[in-house]
Amino acid sequence: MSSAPRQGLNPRQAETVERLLAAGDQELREVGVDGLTVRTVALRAGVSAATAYTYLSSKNHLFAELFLRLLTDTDPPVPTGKDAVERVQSVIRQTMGSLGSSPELAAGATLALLSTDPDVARLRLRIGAEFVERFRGALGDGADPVVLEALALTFSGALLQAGMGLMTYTEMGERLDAVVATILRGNV
Amino acid sequence: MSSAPRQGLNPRQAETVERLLAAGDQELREVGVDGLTVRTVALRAGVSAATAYTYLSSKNHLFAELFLRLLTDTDPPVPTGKDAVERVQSVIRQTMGSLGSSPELAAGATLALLSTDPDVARLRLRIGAEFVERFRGALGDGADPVVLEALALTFSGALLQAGMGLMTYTEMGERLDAVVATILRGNV
DNA sequence: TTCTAGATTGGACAGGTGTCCAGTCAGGTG
DNA sequence: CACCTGACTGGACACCTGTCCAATCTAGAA
Repeated sequence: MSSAPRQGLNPRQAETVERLLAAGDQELREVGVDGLTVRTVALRAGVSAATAYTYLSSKNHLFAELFLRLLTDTDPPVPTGKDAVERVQSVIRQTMGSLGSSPELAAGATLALLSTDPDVARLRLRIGAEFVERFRGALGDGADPVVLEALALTFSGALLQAGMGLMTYTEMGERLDAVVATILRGNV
Repeated sequence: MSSAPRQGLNPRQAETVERLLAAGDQELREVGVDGLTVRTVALRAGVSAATAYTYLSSKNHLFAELFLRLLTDTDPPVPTGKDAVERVQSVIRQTMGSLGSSPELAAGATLALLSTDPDVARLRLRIGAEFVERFRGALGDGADPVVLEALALTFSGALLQAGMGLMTYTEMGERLDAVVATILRGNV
């Protein structure tokens, strides 16, 4: 836990939020998505359940917040390779790789992000935008918006697939190599 | 409600399941995904909660079952158009169109299908296969498996997007026209 | 018609979610 | 140093999910 994207919190509140998020992260690794309850997270953070709910509107909100941090606390992926295809592939592999380092979180958050909770909806937009930016970074600024949309939809589908455990995030990243090559063929 | 894909049920049980599914469908339309509870569905079906849980392992299972029926009770889409692109586009628009006739169900089921419940996992595979078959029907039997995978991932991403209410299923269907054209370009 | 296997019931149970509120505590201000 | 505002607490609340089981129906076999 490091970056603190929360607005309008005084130092004491910020500290509480940090403790909650750190506890959530720990708890998630130890007991998994299903075993985690808001109250055990609060307990681990040394805070009452009521306090947890002042900062986290739901369990889904907790997951979404952790996921955003997982994405933004990691170094942003660097597109490498000689053409657009290789650059997009490298970005996707790097992104999948960092998600693969916290598979429980990634899987839990993927589901959580689908919640109708307004706090989650906000984060969902932020996260979606982050992915699109990564693809734009790989394709360059003149990127065809339709290509970006195709990549974004494909990627979200892939996230789900991986989240359901049929294959690891890393494996999915490799599998997407062929898919990306196909999508970009004729659209460089 | 009509088709009865359940195995090994005697007529009495089949009747009970039918009533439950019909009640679930109704309830979903009236109170929405969040308002629906297994017990109100059971009540509406004139059956006890215990009985409902005998046939439906969870609320997610109910949604998944209803979604499969929504897909398979409708006439299968007929690919029309002079080339592969148009044929795939037409299949997607028809599919999105029939989902659009029950948006609450489609949205609820899209989420439900992500559950780890084994009964849901079975239905998820069936449903995923159904979509792939539809694309294969549009592309012809020699279809490149990678293209099929790209379409499937994109389509599942699109279902989620539509399920989250940013646009209707019909609008998403139209929007996918451009995406499909882009994906297939160079891959006819 | 009587029997009986199997479907159904009601109601309790353990556990989770998210909400609420009166009361307590702590740190910066005057 | 006493004060007061805002963060935090604890515990109750309503409601949901899924599970369980002894008791009760019910339709077809004998």
